[in-house]
Parts: sequence; C-alpha cells; structure tokens
Amino acid sequence: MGTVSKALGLIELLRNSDQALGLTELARLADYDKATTRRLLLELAANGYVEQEGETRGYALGPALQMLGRARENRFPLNRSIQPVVRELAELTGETVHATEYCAGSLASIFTVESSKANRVILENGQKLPLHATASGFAFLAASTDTFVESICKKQFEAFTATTPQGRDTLLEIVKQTRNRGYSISNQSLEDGVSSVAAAILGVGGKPIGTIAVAMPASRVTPETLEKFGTLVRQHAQHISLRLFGKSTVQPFSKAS
Amino acid sequence: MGTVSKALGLIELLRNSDQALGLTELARLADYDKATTRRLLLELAANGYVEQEGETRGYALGPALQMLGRARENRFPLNRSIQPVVRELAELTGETVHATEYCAGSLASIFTVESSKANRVILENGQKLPLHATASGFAFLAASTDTFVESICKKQFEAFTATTPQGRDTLLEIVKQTRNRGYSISNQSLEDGVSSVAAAILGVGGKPIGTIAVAMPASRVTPETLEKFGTLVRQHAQHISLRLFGKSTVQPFSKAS
DNA sequence: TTCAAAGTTTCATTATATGAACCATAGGTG
DNA sequence: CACCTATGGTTCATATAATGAAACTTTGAA
Repeated sequence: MGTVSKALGLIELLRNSDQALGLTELARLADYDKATTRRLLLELAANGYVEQEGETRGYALGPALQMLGRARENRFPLNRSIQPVVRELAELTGETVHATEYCAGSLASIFTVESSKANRVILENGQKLPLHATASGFAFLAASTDTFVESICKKQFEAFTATTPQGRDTLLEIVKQTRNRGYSISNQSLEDGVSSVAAAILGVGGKPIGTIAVAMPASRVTPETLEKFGTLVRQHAQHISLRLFGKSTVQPFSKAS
Repeated sequence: MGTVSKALGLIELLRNSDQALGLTELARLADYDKATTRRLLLELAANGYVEQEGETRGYALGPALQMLGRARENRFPLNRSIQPVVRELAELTGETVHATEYCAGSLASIFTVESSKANRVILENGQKLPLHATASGFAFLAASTDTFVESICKKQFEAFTATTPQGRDTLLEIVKQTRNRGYSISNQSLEDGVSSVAAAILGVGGKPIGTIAVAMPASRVTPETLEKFGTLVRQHAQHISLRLFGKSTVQPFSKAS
C-alpha cells in the first residue's frame, strides 16, 4: 500500500472517532508502527489536515479539511442544489429522506431530513452505504455502466440481514428491475425493519454521482406507497440532476455503453 | 519532502484552480515527474480526495473533502458560531467583516460579509493571510506564546507594501502594542488603501485559533473609527470564544461529560 | 518516589517512490 | 490524408524515502 493511502487511512480513523485519538491508540487501530504513525501525523498536521490538541496531545481532524470542503462545494454545489429538493420530498412523503454521494467505492450519506412521525428511520450523516445492500446502491448501480456493475459483483457481498442480496445473479436481476422501473426498492436489505426507495442523481454525461432515497419502517410499506414514493423520488432526483448540470445531462437509464 | 506532502501539494494546486487540471499541467505546476504525479493522483482518487472528470480527464477536488469538512464542522462548529457574530459586526460597522482560521502556518479567510458601501474591501474566501502583514496576523500573534512569535520572526518578511513590517523588532513592537490595546491595527500592510482592525478568537487553554477583522478603505479611517471598531471587534471575538468553548476556555473540552 | 504507559528519537534495513524513456491516442494543420 | 505535436498513460532499473525494533524521555497516576 502506498504511503499516501496510509496517511489518509489515519484521517479516516479520525473521522470515525468522536474524539481526539492518541498516538499509540491510532497506531494500534491502523496497525502501523508507532514511529510511522507519528511521522504521518506530523506531515498531515504540517498541512493542516489534522491538528494536535494542546492539552491531551490527541489528534483530530484539522482546519484544512473545512477549507477544502468549501472549495469543492463552491465548484460543485451539491448541498445547495440538493437540500431544498430533499426537504420538499420529505414534506410530500412524511418519511425520512436523505441524499448520498458516491465516494471511493461506496455511497456516503450527505444530507438527511427526518420524518416527523414517532416511528421513523434515523440515519447518520457521513455513514457509508454499501452498493449491494441499499436502495441507494441499487439505484446507483442501475444508472452505472455494466462494466462498473460487474466490478461490484466481483467484490464481497457482506450479508447484513436475511434479505441482503447474495451473489452476482441476484444483484444483476435487481439492477435490471430497477432500470425498468425507474427507481429502486430495498426491502430490509441493510437493516431489518427498514425499507427504502431511491433514484440516482446524474452528472455530466449521465454518469451517476449520488442518490436520493426515502426510508420508512417496513410496517408502513404497501405496494401503493412504494409506487407513489418511487415515482416521487425519481422525479426529484431528475430535478436535482437538471439543477446541477442543466440540459447537458442525458436522460436517466439511457445507456450507450 | 515526504510523499504525503507531495500528494497534498497537488490538492492545494487543485484548490487554487477554478477548473479541472490535466495530468501534464499539474505535473508542471507542482514540478514533479509525470509518472509520479499520476501515481499520487490515482492514490488520492482511490480515496475520494480528487476525482477525474470523465470527459476531459482532468482532475478536480473530490467528494471525500466535503465529507471530512462536514465531520470537522460537526466536532468543531466554527462556522455556525462565527457567522451570526460576523454578520452582526458587519451591521454595526457598515464595513467588510471577515473571519479567519489558523491553518498550517497562515490564516485562511473562512467567512466574509461585505460592506454595502460602494467603496468597499473585497476578500476571497480561502485566501491566505500572512501573519506578519495583516491585522488578523497581528492579533493572532498577540494572542500566541512568545515562542510562537519568535518562530514567525525567523521566517521571511515578504514585503507587500511600503508599510509591511520588516524585521523582528518591528513585529515584536506591533505585538506588544496589540497586547496593550486589546485589538490590532493594520495600516495598509498587505494592500495599499486597505486598513483593518482585528482580534483573536481563543480556543481551549486560551490558545488562538483564528480571528475576526474589520477591513475598510484607508480613506475612511479616523482615530475615532479605529478605536470604535477596535473595541467592537474585540468584544465580538470574545463573544465567539465564549460561544465556542463556554467557560472552559482554559480547560480541555474533549473530556466534557 | 516509583512505576507503567505514552510520546519521541535513532538508525540499519527494506520497501517504495522516482523519473527517463517509452507507447498510445487524439486533435490540429498544411 | 499523412504528419506533427501534445497529452495521457506505462515500464523498470535505480535512488531515495519509509519502516520498525529498540532505546530514550516525558507524563501522570499510585
């Protein structure tokens, strides 16, 4: 593994921790040597990617990340485009609605509006959603090239529940159905008791960049709500794609690969 | 230089560019070999820190940066705490007000409210402000330890205008005056025609983490406005420090119950 | 004061990054 | 259309930078 990825692995550990981590602990978690860990941290700190708390000497995410995040948002205003649409969809459905963005092999939740119902689905921002086990994942794959779908099929199908798709054929069938339907359906494939519908957000050239999804307790699901919410989520995803990239976006699911 | 810093240098180049950059151009700008540049970019891309545009093959900042920026903001809600205060200060002064955060050796502008006057100071977000040549820098140094101030004195005093402080003694005198006064004053030390007053935002243990500053055309400056705005900027900076860290500005906050 | 755990430094060893030269492809030009 | 050039991408012997075991220092709790 390259040195750069090792360093970025430390950042990932810090991201997943809710407090500053000490050198020894970080080295243990990452399974690097203490000296190596320290050198990497110092180099990251010199660039502002991590910072060391004065008192505890623990390391935490640094200010440079906020700057860079802002810079990216300026050039690629995902949040600004997505938020109003997600809110509207949450209004219309009364369920928890969230947006995800593709990042390094999985979908990461970037914005959520929770349902106001007492029995609701709760999601944490930044959470990683596997492509093979969520409505968002299905929708993303359905909007991807066959080559990409195949590359995912070659990976491990971690089983989260009894209904998590297992194996290439199952997943391909789901992708096919999703393409026909125009939106994806997940029946408790990641977590028991949670069902979702989702649709992909398309970027330049029709390439998917993320998704929006409606998640609800399985107890409230009926074929009618699935179809109603599915249609809504598809329309809203399309709306975001247009807002983001204007007319340059190709229509959903028109694949010339 | 370490490999990690080289990779992060590429990210910095992408941050300063308003469009995607090609491999060759990036290699030229960074002065690395093409093969090296490519390997670094691929590794960064695998982690989502940069992404390659499908069409032009150019590289741009990646989605991981937004995730990480959000993660940092969650744990360290600088923006949320600062923005209302900066807005209020802009109201009160009628001038351009901005906040900076210390990041890897200099202060970076993170939030700005522009004056509504026709003749106003304009700042770009993310812009780096040198510690030795801005009101923000003076305020930050004044709130820092003498050790830190000395370490800055050892560096190059790049001259931006005729009044940019030159040499250790000049800077130390400014720091001393700033400490007595409670806020800093810059008289066109970075750019001709622009004067500023600033005060530091303090974090845990009284350690400065950034500043807020009021910037105005030198033509509007009088001793009275300087004193009025200086007092205001000091009070508002203090207010942010309290909002951020409550009473525990002297104590570590990570162990909070 | 003592002890254990965490942080820090060192340096011989090893693995990894490097870059000159190469190939492949695309777009522009006479 | 053939040619040229600029760019992205690849290879591999070499040089350089990363590694980690061990020694040392600091910290903080008992």
